[in-house]
This record gives sequence, structure tokens and C-alpha cells, in this order.
Amino acid sequence: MPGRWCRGPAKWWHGEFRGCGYRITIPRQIILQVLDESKEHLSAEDIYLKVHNIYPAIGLTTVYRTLDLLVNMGLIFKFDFGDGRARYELARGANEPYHHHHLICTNCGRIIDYTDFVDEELELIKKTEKELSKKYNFEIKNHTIQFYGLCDECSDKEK
Amino acid sequence: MPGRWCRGPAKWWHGEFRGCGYRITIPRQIILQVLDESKEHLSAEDIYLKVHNIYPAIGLTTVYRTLDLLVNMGLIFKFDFGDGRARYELARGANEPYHHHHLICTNCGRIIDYTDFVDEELELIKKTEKELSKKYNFEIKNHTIQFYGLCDECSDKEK
DNA sequence: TATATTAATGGAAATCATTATCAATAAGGA
DNA sequence: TCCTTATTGATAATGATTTCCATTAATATA
Repeated sequence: MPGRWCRGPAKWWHGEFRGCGYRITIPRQIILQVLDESKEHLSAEDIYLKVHNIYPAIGLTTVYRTLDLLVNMGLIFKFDFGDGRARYELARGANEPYHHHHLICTNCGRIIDYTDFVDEELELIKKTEKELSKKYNFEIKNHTIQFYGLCDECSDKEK
Repeated sequence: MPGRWCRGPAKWWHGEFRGCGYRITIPRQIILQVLDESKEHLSAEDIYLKVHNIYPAIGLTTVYRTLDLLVNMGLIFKFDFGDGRARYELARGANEPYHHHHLICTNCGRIIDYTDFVDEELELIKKTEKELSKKYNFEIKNHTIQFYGLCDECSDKEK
């Protein structure tokens, strides 16, 4: 039986790491695994706790550092939903089925992913990106669209 | 000569304050004045410093409290551009000429307002809002669209 | 496979934006 | 003008994120 932390089959991101000269370490592997297995919008602490279950030696500092690295590499997205902590999720390509945006309840903090109209959005976004990058000479790498309001439960409570 | 802090002519927002039972105080007046006079995306501390120049007795706590109040009243918007501090700007109606979105340079933090395609965006946003509020029973009050990337200067530097 | 190099780690302390506490102050109605 | 109580501001507390630095471990190389 292989050791507990055996590397296993090479993952899709190993090449990207090696190409940049980054080392493939246990903390990095597990952080990516946790992000990959979770459909949620995890905070750094959420991730720390989940990784800690698998690999108790993990340090919170390493989680922050790794998340920062992954954001810079474009492998994950960092969001701010207005509750004072950043949230992270794996970046699937903008054209892949996972592409989505967020509805954020300003009362209870619930976050709903939606994929409706993403095609039409993307079309407009592409057009806008093209024009804006020309007009402002701005190299656009990413975008966010977020809707704020009240979820069904919080909306009911107000009545 | 009237006192330094005489109220002067009633402002457009006085009614909204009175209607909610909120008092019209000197700090609130000056904070709104500062927001109105600035075209920038001010942080709480920026606002504190500007208000302090006019009214040195201001406290940072009051600035935060007032901004929170104004956000809840819908008079100002609160943004997060990813630099760890919130930014505020006066909310002109979504249909007024001031409506704009942001290009954010992830390298130097520069923020560029753009108003291009806002009409088309608004059309899509309205349609999306309509559908999403129906589908998820979500009461949408607001939205943000942000583009992240490199401004012309930072883009040049990388080469 | 053993070794050397140095990137990466993790615990503790530091930082920094924002919030809570609470006694003093002042807005606005009577 | 006076009274009620919303509002204020100084200080302390909080909580997320960063910095520091000695230790560890990934990878290139012998």
C-alpha cells in the first residue's frame, strides 16, 4: 500500500506548477483537492478546516499563501460578497458549463449560483471587453457580475 | 453672518432622512457633501480625512456608521475592489447619466469608470433580474459588474 | 539512491480595516 | 427654552489577512 501522501496520478495542474518553477507540495495538493471537491464558496478558514481534516499539520498561513498563488496563476477566483471575508472557487474556463454568477442575499449572506443568461452575458461581455480594451488600452483578464438583494426567506420575513 | 455650520438650503436627501426619523446632523451633512464633491471611489479613511479638513471634530466611527446608514438607505453604493478596504460612491439612479461600471487594475489598483455599453448592459440586466427574481424568488435590489485586468501602464511594464 | 540547494511551510506576532462600548452631546419636537 | 433620545467620538476589541523567521521538504544533481 502506498504511503498516505503518495502523489498518485499526475493532476491537470501539475504541468502549470512545474512550468512556473513552483513545487508540488502536499498542502498545495490537498488545498486544490478540497477546492475541487467543494461546490461551495469557501472562505480561507473554511478551506483551512477542510484541509486540516485531511492533513492536520496544515497552517493557516500556508492556506492564505497558496490561495494567493492560485489566484495569481488563474487557477481559482477570489470573490468578495460583502461579509468581510474573501471566498474562493476553482476557475473553470469561462466557456465551460460551470461558468456562473452570484445572487447574494444582503440579509443572511446566502449565495445562489445561477447560470441563466450566461450565454447572452458572455456575448455582451465579449463585445464590451473588446471595446474597452481598445478604448482604455486595458488588458481585461476577468469579470464579475453580482446581484444583491433578499433571498426568498429573508424577503418573507420582512413582511 | 450665519454660523459656520448653518444648515443652508435644504438638500434633496433631507426629506429621506426626516421620513425615516433620522436626524440631520453636521457629520452626516458633511459626509454627504464630501461624497457629492468627489468623483473618486473613496475609502472610509479617505472620507474621514476629507471630512476632517472641514470638520475636525469628526470621528472615524461616525464615518463608518454614517456610510453604513447611507448604504442601507440606498443613497450610496459600497464596493470592494479587492484591496482590502471598501469604497463608497454616491448612488445616482441606475438610469441617470452617472451610471457606470469599473475596470480594476489588479496590479496598481487603478480604477477606471466606464459608461460604454451601459444601455445594453442595463437591458440584459433588467431581463436577467426579471427572470432570476422569478426563478429563485429573489428580490434583487442592486448589481455590480466589474472587469479585472491590467491598465495600460502596468501592461506595458510586463513586457 | 544520497546530497545539496532553496522554495515552501507553520507558529507566533503584527497589521489593518471595521465594530462594539459607553458616557457625553446635540437635533428636533413640545 | 426644555426634554427626550438619537447621535457622536474616544477607546478598546475584533477578526481577517500578512509578516517574520527558523525549520522542513521538494527537486535537481552527483
